[in-house]
Amino acid sequence: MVTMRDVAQRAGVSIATVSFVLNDTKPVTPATRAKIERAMTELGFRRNMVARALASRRTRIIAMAYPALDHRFGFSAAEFFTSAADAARKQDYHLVLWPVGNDGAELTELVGQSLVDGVVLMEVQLDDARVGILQSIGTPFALIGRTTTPDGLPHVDIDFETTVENAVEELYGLGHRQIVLVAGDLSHPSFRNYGPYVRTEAAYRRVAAEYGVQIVILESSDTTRSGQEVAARVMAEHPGTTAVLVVNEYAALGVVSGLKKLGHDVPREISVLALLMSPETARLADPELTIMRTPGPELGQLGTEALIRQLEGAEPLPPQLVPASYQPGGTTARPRSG
Amino acid sequence: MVTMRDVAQRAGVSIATVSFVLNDTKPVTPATRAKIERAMTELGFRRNMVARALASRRTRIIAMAYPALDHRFGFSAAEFFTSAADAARKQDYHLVLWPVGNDGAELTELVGQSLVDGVVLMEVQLDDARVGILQSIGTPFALIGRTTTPDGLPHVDIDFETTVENAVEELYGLGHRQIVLVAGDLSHPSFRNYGPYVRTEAAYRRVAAEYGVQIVILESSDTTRSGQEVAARVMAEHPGTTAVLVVNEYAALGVVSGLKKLGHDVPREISVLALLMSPETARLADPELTIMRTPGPELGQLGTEALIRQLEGAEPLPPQLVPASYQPGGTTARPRSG
DNA sequence: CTGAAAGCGCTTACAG
DNA sequence: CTGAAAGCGCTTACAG
Repeated sequence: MVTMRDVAQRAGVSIATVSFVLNDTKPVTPATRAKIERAMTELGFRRNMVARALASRRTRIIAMAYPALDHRFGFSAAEFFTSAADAARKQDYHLVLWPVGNDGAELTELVGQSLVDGVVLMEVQLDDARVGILQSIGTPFALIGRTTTPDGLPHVDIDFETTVENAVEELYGLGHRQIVLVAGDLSHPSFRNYGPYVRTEAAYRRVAAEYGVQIVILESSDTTRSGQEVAARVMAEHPGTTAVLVVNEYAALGVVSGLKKLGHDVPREISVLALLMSPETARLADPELTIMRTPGPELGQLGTEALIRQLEGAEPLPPQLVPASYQPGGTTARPRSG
Repeated sequence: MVTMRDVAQRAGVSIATVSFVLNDTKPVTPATRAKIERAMTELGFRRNMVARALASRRTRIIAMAYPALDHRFGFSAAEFFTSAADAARKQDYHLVLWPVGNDGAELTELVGQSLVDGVVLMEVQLDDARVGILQSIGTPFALIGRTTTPDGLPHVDIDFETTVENAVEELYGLGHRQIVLVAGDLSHPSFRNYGPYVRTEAAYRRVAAEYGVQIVILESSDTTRSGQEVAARVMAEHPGTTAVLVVNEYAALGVVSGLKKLGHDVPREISVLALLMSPETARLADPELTIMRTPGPELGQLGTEALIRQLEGAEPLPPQLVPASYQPGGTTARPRSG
């Protein structure tokens, strides 16, 4: 292994000076710099990250803590993760993925190893034990999602309010007046505190009232089967329905296939709009789903940047709420009698 | 931060002895051990992984290099990754994900940082530049997938031969005699060298010949749309077909929906069997797909273990080929005129 | 602008 | 079985 000592020797300088040009941390004469840079390329020097970490007390590694909920790690999680990894790489950081429990025990253990400079918390619960733990340990962190009272905590999240508003506006604009919400399964104990479910439902209630649309909410877990079942219930219990908003991705696929199976024409007879979905998933439906596209890439990047800014002592990024963006597909249209 | 020095002082021993009990690397009197352990818990000591890494020249971090192909990072990749992360954690290693290019340039750069002890290579191409690079650098690695001549390289992969054999046997046993293969898009430049596509096609040719089944191969890229299109072609060009084997996951979903759309009854009129699929994806089809389940979790684990064994200097794991396992669903049945 | 030296928190021969 | 000491490859005051 070629070390800084080798480089320094070859360039005829001290290792301190090598370090200065490497990190651009002190002014160095162009001539000296050139000598050192030549020595580095000639020797094929690559700086040892571990030694740097130990000396500087900064590993330049950050962790993304992903709770192993009942939730699958699918397209959406992958989007968050890969965009976060990219953002980290661009700033010369590494990202490690920590699939840890929600109670924070494993997280404490891992953070204690002093391996990472900070943590990006995914799937933050409204009341999340991990937040208090990181605060008490003093580990820098950023949230993707937010607790009930996120003020003062660096966080980014989906702007559920705006997303639902825009979704309802879109459907209302098409002429729909009976717009049902297929919400997440808030009655399931694991999800009682799940922000996206809680917030989309609340937003729907508010926006529906505002538009004078009757509030009809059915729950569905995030499976195609459950979506199919709820589709049947929608048509049986609320026959006047002309449009359905669906929170869960795979439930939305099921709602579409379920409606078709029952002989309903999507979108001519009934429109389906997915509230939080990735384009990849949208393409699995036939017709391709009209969606509010989950801003996974944006949030992964913003969350990572928020954390890195803290680590670098830069101006903190203000909390950001990013709405899902409307992406037209084939499952929405004017209602027949609109 | 509580260091080994603090522990040693409190226990009245040297830091060497603390290290010995911590790593269980030399015999220590029960009494001494007890003193040290008490001191550690009293002080809340956690060993600093970075210092350990520098001193021991082993970081206990391994990387999973995932090439950013045209491929998406979906369920399957997630399965590989999370099972690998779990396997690593169980052996007290960390796993980092490196989304790197296929040419090996970024990989070289990252490996040069001495951050990881070894690399698990995902999506290995039949002729993969990364393999030669890692060999020349001398970084330990394990392959998930394999090159054309993987002998001597530690690797694990899907047993495509057995998978296709079992799939054909299953269909043949049901009475099918006209079994079409919807292969991957080998004609696409990116995938000419893609092992799973090449190997499944070769295996189908061999097995079909063996069973006296006419060899019919159509290509499809891994999208639902492409699957739908190919379904139409199958029925138009090979009307006697009673069963379809599909290599690509999302193409398989498209084949099912495409057939239904054309008015064909799945499985009564035609059976569909997905050759490499995750159960999550299977559930998205209606009826749920009959699949050969991709052994993602097994391979992620085995690949990681193969690497860790090398790192620990243990008996190397022999290369392992794991077949996809048959998982019944609703898309296969006896042919009508069987 | 450059260098000598201490130190980051561990591991590991070596000696006893 | 235990300890004193060197060393892993860097960074960073401190001095000049």
